[in-house]
Amino acid sequence: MDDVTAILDHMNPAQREAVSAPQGNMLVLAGAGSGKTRVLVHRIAWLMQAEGLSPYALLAVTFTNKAAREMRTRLEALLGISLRNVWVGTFHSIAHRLLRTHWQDARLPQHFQIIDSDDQLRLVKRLLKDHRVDDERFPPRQVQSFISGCKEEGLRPHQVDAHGDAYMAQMVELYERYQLTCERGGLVDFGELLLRSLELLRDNPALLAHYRERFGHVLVDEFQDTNTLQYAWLKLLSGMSTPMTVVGDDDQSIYGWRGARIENIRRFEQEFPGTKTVRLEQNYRSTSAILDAANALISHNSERMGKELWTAGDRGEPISVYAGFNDLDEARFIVDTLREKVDEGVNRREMAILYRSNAQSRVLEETLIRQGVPYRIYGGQRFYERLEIKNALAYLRLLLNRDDDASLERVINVPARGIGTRTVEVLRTRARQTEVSLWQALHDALLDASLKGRAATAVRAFSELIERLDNDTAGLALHEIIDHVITTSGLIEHHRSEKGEKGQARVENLEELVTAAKAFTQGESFEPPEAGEGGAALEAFLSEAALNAGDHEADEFEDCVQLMTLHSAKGLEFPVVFIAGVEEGLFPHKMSMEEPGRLEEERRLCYVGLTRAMRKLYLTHAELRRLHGKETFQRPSRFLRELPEEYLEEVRLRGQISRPVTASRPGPRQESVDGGADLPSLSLGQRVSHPVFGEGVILNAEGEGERARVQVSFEGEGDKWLVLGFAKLTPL
DNA sequence: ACGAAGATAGTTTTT
DNA sequence: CTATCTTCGT
Repeated sequence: MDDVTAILDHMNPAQREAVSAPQGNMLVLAGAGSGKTRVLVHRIAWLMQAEGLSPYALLAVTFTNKAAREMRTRLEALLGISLRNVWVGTFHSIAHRLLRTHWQDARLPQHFQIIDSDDQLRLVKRLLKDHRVDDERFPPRQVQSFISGCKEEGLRPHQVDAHGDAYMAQMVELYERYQLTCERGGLVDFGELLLRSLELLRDNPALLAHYRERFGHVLVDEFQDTNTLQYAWLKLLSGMSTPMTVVGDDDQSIYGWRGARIENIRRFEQEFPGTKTVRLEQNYRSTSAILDAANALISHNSERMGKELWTAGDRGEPISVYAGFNDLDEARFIVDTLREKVDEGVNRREMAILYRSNAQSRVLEETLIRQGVPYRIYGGQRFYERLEIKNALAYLRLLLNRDDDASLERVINVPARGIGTRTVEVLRTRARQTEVSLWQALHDALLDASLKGRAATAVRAFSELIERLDNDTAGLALHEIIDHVITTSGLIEHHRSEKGEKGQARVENLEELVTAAKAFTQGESFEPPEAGEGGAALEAFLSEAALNAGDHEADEFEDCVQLMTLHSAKGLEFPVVFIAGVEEGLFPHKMSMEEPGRLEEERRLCYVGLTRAMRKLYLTHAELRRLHGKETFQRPSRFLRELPEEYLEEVRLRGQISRPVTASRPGPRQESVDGGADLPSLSLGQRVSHPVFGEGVILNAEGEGERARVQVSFEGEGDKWLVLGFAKLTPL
């Protein structure tokens, strides 16, 4: 590319402004479908070609591996050069890289291992047992999230103030003990990667100076999702002097519950001097009906940074709203519509069904199966999170580090080799009392004969197995090591003998692990300091497995309808989108309805959902739904009422179209349900009296004349549908 | 040491 | 309802 201005070809004015701004802090408020990634990639290209930034002076940070991969690929394609070893990666992979390189300064063992949230939870559970902490009062998950939460806030145990509260004090103590366990085992969790690398830079001025010098420009994607720690990390690294380009959308901040701080993007302009803000508001994805509806919805939120999506394209079809009698009817409508679309020539992969919570997928799946529509669920368990894979990884980790208690416990009796809970308990007690690792305790116990008989034999056999695996695999290639380990440890055989298809699948997964290792050795992008022989490759592979647990996607080939939660839909787009279960209590979820802040996050989630649709959007809800085993009357979501009716059309059975959903709209523009001359005239939200059920409020209505039905919420009696022609309702 | 029966809880999940 | 965990029995 000779002429740098070619980078700006085919860009709209806002995009150009963002891409070609001179170096300096910049905030790009990138609306959904506004070409965000393109701007990011072209911005980098511009910095290099117009500003002379070296690829090695670049630091580009994302949240997901997928995003990092995409950015790297697109950048390579645009620049026509390889960007291996260039600092493009997730927060965690970059922190990891820093820690591997400077493990001594970070006060970490050279071969520290990364544990994922699952390992972390196991560790916490173990801790609670060991210290006889009541796990009713301190549920492992809560303890885990407390620990992660502290780390995300950048707090070490001694920095957490319990305010004399016994409960908090206990939590802090658990955090401290957890940290000790990790230190002893050379284990680093996700939060620790970031916190430790922050401390590494903070406490080593020379190192910090080196990196500040090195990075000429820092770019951050999805800035609205950064947590306190990540924000502090960026601030430290940039030193407020290295220019930063951050890209994000406050309206798409949906991970507050995971520690993301929407304030980070809101205050960026004030905290970083001379920040130039560019808004990308032109949308290239959706019809204007969809965009206008989404704009209207999100305008109900407060403290927005302000942004309105628009398109040069057509208004398109209205948004269809379907009210099912129950969840089955809702599913039936969706699947029928899906099939009609397929008949019209739409590919199944172009259609997605989104829902708030995973439990909702069940009814949808059943209906899809019954009607023979291929589908794929996006999400669920990932490759490196599978039990059999984690077992194999645990063996591998023991090869590198015998003191990894978590891994040792995981596989000491998998496959079963006669080491029961009794024996493990003895080892644990000993390890705790003498403050050594389980592996050490195990050998001590064998030496002083406190383990005897069958237990001793079994434990010795295990110890010898690990040593033998280590010896036998010395000098082998990575995939050979893994192959040898899963065979010799008996893992393959263990799963082969499992009954059902499950065992078969597990064996296949283990074999897949060997294949993955082979691929990893070939395509490795990050070279650790002393890469080359098997051990270093194994270490890199294990880290990779923890940091990049594998994709959710599978079979690109089969043409499947996509099912996923609204959260996992972020960043994706589909020509046809269904959002199911748009009901109060479900979406917004009842757990998030009380606090205004959380309700706004639900609304942003809805905004994300709406803006996934390119051409056609369906919103469905059910009046009656099975929830937790019992039938519940559901009211349409408030979000439906927040969409302007001019963009909506209510769909009745078999595609018949009736009036807009004004039926559920309280307020000044009430539609009345006129039952006819001799029937009472009623409106929604109105109080009525019934001879049997007493007093209630009208929630919903449908139909006309004699057959019109209204849903009334009676005090003490619950919600009921009543036919106006029969029920004796008196307006109050 | 494994399996069956009972108890329990039940949003969302980038790393 | 149903997935998951715990406890108890063999």
